[in-house]
Amino acid sequence: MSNIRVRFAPSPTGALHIGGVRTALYNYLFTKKHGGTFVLRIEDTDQGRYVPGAENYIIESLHWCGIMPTEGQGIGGPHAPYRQSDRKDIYQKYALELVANGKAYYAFDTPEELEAARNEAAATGNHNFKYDTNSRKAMKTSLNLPAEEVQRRLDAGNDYVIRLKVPENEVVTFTDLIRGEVSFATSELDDKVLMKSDGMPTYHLANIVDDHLMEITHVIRGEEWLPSTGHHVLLYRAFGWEATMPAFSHLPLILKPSPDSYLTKSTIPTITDALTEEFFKKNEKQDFAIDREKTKNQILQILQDAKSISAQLKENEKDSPDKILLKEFLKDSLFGKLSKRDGARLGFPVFPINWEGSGDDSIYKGFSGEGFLPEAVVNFLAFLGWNPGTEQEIFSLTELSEAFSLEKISRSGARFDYNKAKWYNQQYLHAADDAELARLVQPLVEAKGYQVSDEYLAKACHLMKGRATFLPELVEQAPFLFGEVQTFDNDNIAKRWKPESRSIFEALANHLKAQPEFVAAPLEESVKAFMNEQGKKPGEIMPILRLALAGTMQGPGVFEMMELLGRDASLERLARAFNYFDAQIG
RNA sequence: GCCCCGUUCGUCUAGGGGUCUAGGACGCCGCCCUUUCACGGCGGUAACACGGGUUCAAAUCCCGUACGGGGUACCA
Repeated sequence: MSNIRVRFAPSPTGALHIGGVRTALYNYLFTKKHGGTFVLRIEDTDQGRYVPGAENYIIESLHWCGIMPTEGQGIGGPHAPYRQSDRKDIYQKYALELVANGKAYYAFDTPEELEAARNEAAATGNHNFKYDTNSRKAMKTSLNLPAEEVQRRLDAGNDYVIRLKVPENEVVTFTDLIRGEVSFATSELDDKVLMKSDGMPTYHLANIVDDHLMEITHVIRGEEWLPSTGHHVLLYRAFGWEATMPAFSHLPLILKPSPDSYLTKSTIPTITDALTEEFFKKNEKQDFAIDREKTKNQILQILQDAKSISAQLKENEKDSPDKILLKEFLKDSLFGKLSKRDGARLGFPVFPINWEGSGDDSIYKGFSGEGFLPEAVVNFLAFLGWNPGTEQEIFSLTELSEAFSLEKISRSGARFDYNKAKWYNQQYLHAADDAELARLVQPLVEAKGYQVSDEYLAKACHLMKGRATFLPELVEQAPFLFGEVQTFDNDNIAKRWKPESRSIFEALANHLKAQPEFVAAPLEESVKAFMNEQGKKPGEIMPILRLALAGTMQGPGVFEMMELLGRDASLERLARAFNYFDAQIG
C-alpha cells in the first residue's frame, strides 16, 4: 500500500475526550506504520455547538500525546483550508451538482411541518417516521413540486435543505476492515439532509466531499458512524467516486467502567451527591413532586449494592413515573459509551489535558493534570481495543507503530479501566529518566516553595519514583526530602524510643560523623558493623533512624536518604530529633 | 419499536476446528524479599452467554435466543 492518507476529523464542541484521542492515535499509528500522511480536519459545520478554544485544545492534546498530524488545520498543506466552515462554498457546489444529476433534491418543509408529519405518523401507530422513499412523496420537495414552484421558492429565498435521494430497494454493501462485510437495505435508510437551511453542509456531505478532495485512503473512526456508512457509500456512488472510495474501519467504542470498579465506601457518597445534583438539574423543568433527600437515598441504596446495579435498574411494572425517570437517568449515567461528563461525576480523568471552558462546571482535570505521563496514556489507550497478540504490555510510541495493524483491533466495546491506566503510569514513572522527572516536577517544587538544585531534585526523584504512581507524588509523598521534618509519627516514636535509647544513638551519630564518605552503600556497611559491635538488631536501630530523618515510617531507604541529605543535614536532623523524642516520652 | 455491530476470567485481552485440563495483563488474596512504604519475585482466585446444528473433532464455522453497545436530528 502506498500513498496512504488518513484523517482525524474532530468537531470543536468542547474538550476532546479520551475516545477521540484513541481514534487519533490509531490513525497516527496506521500512517506511521505505512509511511503515510495524517491529516487534521476540523468539522465545525454545526455553528450552534461551536466552542471557542476547542480547536486549540485538540491540537495541544495531540501535541502532548506526541501524535501530531503532519498536514491539516494549524499545520498547513496542499488541501487547505482544513476547517470546514472555511470550505462552505465547496460543499454548496457539490450539493448542487447532486441536485442537477437527480441524486439529491430540495426540500422546503419547515421544522414545524416535519414535526407535524411525525405526529401524524405517530397517531397511526408509527413512531418511526422517516423522511424516505415513501414519505417524501407527501412532502414539499423539488421531486413533486412543479418546477416553476420550486424556482419561485428558491427565488423568494424560502428556507430549504438539500436531501439525498436514497434509491429504492437496493442493498448497500461495503467491507469494513475491522468487521468484514456490512450491509444496509436502502429501504431502511432515510433521505439524509446534505445541506442545512443555514447554508452549511451536514457531516455526511462534508465528510465525503473532503475525504475525496483530500485523497483520503482510509477512514478510521468510531463505531457510532457505522450506521450512517450506508449513506456515505451512496454518496460516493452519487458523485461517481466509488472507485476511489476510502476503506472504512469502525473502531469499538470506549465504554464507561463497570460500576463495581469505582464504587467503594469512600466514593459512593461523592458520586451519589454528583448524580443527585445532575438528576435534578436535568429535570428542573419537569414538574417534580419528589424531594431531593428521598431521591438521594434511592440513588445511595442502588449504588451501595454495586454488583446488582443493572438488575436494580430494570424497569418494574410497579414503578412510579418518577422512579422510572430516575432509573433511566442512572442507566444512562452508569452504563454505555464513555462520555465527557463521566470524569466529573465518577472521579477519574477522561480528557488528555486540562480544560478550562467558560460557564459553570466546565473546568476539567485531564490526565496530564493528574500527573500522568503522556507515554503511559498513549500505551494505555492503544491497548483499549487493540492488542498485538504477544505478551508484551509496555510499548513505546515507536514500538506501537511498528506492531500496529487494523486487523488486530477488536470488535467489541472496551470498558475504560482506570486501575490499568494507573498501573501503566506507575510503570512509566518507574522507568523514567531522573533528570526528565525533575524537569516535569520542577513547577510543583517551586509552587511548594522548596529550594533545591536540579541535581538534588533529580536524585530525590530517583529515590521516589519506584514508590509513586503519579508525578506529583514524587514531591508530595516526601516533603522531608525538601525541607526540615515538619511532622513526626508520634505513635511510632512512643513505641520505639526508650529513655535509655539516647546514649546508643548518640554513639551512632558520632560514628556517622566519622565516616570517610557519606555514600549509601558504605554507610550501610558501617552502620551494620556498628550494630554488630553494640549487639543491636536492625529493628532496634533502623526505625529510629528513619523517624529521625523523615518523621515517618514511609519513604526511601535510610542510607539513601542520608546520602541525599548529606552529612551535615543528616546529623543535624538526628540531633534535633533525639531531643524531640526525649520530650515526647518525657 | 426499527436498523446495524458485538458477546472468552470483575476488567483489557490471546485464541482464527484438534497443541485449550483456555495463555498474558490489571484488580483482588496469600507467601517471599525487607529497617519503613513501595518495587520486585513466586503462587492463588476467576471466563469460552445459552440452545440447536455442521464435523471424527468446536471457544474457534452456521442458525436461533438472550444480553450488551451504537444509530434512528436541518448534532457530529
